[in-house]
Amino acid sequence: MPIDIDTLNDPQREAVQCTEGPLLVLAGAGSGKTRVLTYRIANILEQNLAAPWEILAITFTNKAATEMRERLGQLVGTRARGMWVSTFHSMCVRILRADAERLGFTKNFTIYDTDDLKRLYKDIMAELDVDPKRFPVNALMNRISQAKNDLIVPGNFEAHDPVGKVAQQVYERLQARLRAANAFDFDDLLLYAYLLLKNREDVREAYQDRFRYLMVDEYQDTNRAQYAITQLLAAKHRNIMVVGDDDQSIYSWRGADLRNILEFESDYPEARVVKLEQNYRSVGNILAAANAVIANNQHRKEKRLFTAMGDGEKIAVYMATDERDEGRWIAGEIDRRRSEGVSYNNMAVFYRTNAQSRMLEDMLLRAGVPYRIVGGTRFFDRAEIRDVMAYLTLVVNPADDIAAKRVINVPKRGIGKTTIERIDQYGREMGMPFLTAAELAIIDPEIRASTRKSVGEFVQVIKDGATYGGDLRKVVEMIIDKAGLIRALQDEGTDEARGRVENIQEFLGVVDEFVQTHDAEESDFAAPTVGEDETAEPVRVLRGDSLADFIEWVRLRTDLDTVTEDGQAVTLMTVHSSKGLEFDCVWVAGMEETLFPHMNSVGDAAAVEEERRLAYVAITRARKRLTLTCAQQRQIFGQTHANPVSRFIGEIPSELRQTSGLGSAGFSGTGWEKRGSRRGIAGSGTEAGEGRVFGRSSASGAQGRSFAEYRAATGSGRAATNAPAASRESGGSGRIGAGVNPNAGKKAAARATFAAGDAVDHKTFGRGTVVKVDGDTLHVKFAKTGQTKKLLKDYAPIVKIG
DNA sequence: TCCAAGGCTATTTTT
DNA sequence: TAGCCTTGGA
Repeated sequence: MPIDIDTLNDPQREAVQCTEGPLLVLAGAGSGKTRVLTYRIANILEQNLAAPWEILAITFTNKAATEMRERLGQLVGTRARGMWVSTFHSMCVRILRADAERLGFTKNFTIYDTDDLKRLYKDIMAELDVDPKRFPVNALMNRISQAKNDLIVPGNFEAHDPVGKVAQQVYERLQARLRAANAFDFDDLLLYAYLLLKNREDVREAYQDRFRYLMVDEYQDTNRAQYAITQLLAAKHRNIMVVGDDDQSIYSWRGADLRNILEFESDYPEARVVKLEQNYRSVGNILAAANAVIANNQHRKEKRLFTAMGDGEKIAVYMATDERDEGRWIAGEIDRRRSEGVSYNNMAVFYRTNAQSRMLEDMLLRAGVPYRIVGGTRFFDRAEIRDVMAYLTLVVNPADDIAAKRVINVPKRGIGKTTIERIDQYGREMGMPFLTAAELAIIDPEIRASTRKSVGEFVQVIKDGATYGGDLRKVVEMIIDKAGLIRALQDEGTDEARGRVENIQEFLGVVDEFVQTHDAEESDFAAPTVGEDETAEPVRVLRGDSLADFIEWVRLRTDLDTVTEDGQAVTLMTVHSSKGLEFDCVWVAGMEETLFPHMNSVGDAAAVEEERRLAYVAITRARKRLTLTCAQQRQIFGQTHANPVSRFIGEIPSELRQTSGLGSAGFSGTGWEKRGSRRGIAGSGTEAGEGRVFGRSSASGAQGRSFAEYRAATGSGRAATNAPAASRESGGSGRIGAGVNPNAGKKAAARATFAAGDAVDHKTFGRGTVVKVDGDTLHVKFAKTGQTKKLLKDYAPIVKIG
């Protein structure tokens, strides 16, 4: 089917037809960028400019890759076969699998996810006698991850601060341990792929020759390593097209460097630049709100989205009394939209932090609204699934010590800490994998005979596993059976254990899914790839009959990829996960200072800009109706906080907003939720929520009074509808919630002015010293932890002492 | 070796 | 709040 270029607008067409040379496409939200990408590839194929396997398209998520593959399939049919459409990470795995030996790894290497990695870190820290109190694992992990993303190898890692110095040691040891375990962490995949391409000329040239056309989606999210890899791959043909939107860059904390996109034109002076500014997704008001908010950022490429659609409804702002009210109200609104004919699948609730999902979930459950949650604890992160994965991984890669130590006593075999430590130490001394050391421990007279027997059984499970062949599902079932995982759970007989068994069974379903979506013979269709000569081996594709491939597939999967369309349900997810998606109706909960923008970002201009981009992403997900909610009071980690309305609400022109809640007409607060049944089951949409009353009763009692105070505090008679604007008037950091803070007494103390050097006492963190005052933000160094924290002067539970 | 209880502490985002 | 780790007892 020939592609119909006439259905594109001018800039879209320009991008599709510009096939030669570097091309930067600045694609605003909802401007049809995936369409442009797929059409462009189709166009290249149609004009016979390249064979499918000479095209490389890189995305960030598997979901995006799958989607692109599907859309390409629709456009060009089987010609999409053999094309590399993958994420950075899976592309790197492919590259590494082909030449792992040259880096001192074997083809069967495993990929450590964050959890595995953390275990390894803790191991190493214990070994090096690093105090986890003074040097938190997370801090070290972040530091080293950053170094990897910046392509800094241990030998080049320099640091002079205390954490950095420790990180230096840990980094060195970490890489040695990973190598010994024949494992890469996520960052290593990029780092080593880069090193391979950089240092091995033949490898580099092979890929450079091969990929005539290179396309990178979400270019604003590339980090240094990804950038460097792209540069290397594109160096020869220079047919590189990058698509991105600097306004949607939300991953700087993961090393994404906005400069990559901002400086594309200086990297490639001959680059063509195309801006896609027509939005096909959202109605006018939503777009206007998005434009208004993002305009507050200093560091961005100027662009302005426009739409041919009508204005649509105003942005709704609901001010809840607390997070319970917020969730309940959203549930009611969802109900209302549903009765107006919007399907649950077209509705989504976003939040800044995962912790917020609990209350929302609870309220939806009670209201009988079916929902699905994206993120949070992934299916694959469940303990029992990780156990199964560890067994499977060990079968493929017996050198994986973390996996071995994880399951040597799962299910319980009576192998305790002492034995494990002994084996571990022996293995370390002899420079052999843990599993090998375990095998030798069978004859160690210092270990109890019964324990030795157990160790022997464990080793045998792995050894046997390696001999199984044939149907992948059978193989997996056999290994689980030999390991005795299900049996042990069944013996427990508890509900929880039954749930775990079900999860393992579901996992078998995942195996089936993999087998079905990955043809065992697919490689026959694949195109030639790099190699020493022209008669190269076929492209390595995941084979449905390979355990190793299955493991790799699982490791690089995220929850996002598991979002299924079956069944009707409202989607709950973090704003981060929402990128790339769109819904008719969107609710963004928790629009308060310290939550969104997040506390840790306030006081750092660049970080606030990123939060604002995050807000921009959230806003632009909505097609027809956008609702922002905030709570006057909220429990965060067991403590009640009263935070001002988010500055981002204030940045939306008031004429685009329609505020309700907190005493304005339509506010409801019956407390029904306390009586509601909790029996409703996610996805069932039945039961629960009898006697709900939404939008009926008037505000009363404490809530009503709160609002009066609220008005008084803002000093505005128009507070009900215009209140958020006040946050702007009061200098951005907003002070709206101030008057209603239940800790008013404490507030008075907090109102004191602070100067550097002041001693303070914090409710949670204890004594500390103000090191810096930055507007409303205090930088306080706490004696107990030695850490410096950023606190909002007027809201943090601190008092000046001394 | 295992388990339960209690204390402690850190609270963002995730390919 | 919850998840982690330590501790103590069986």
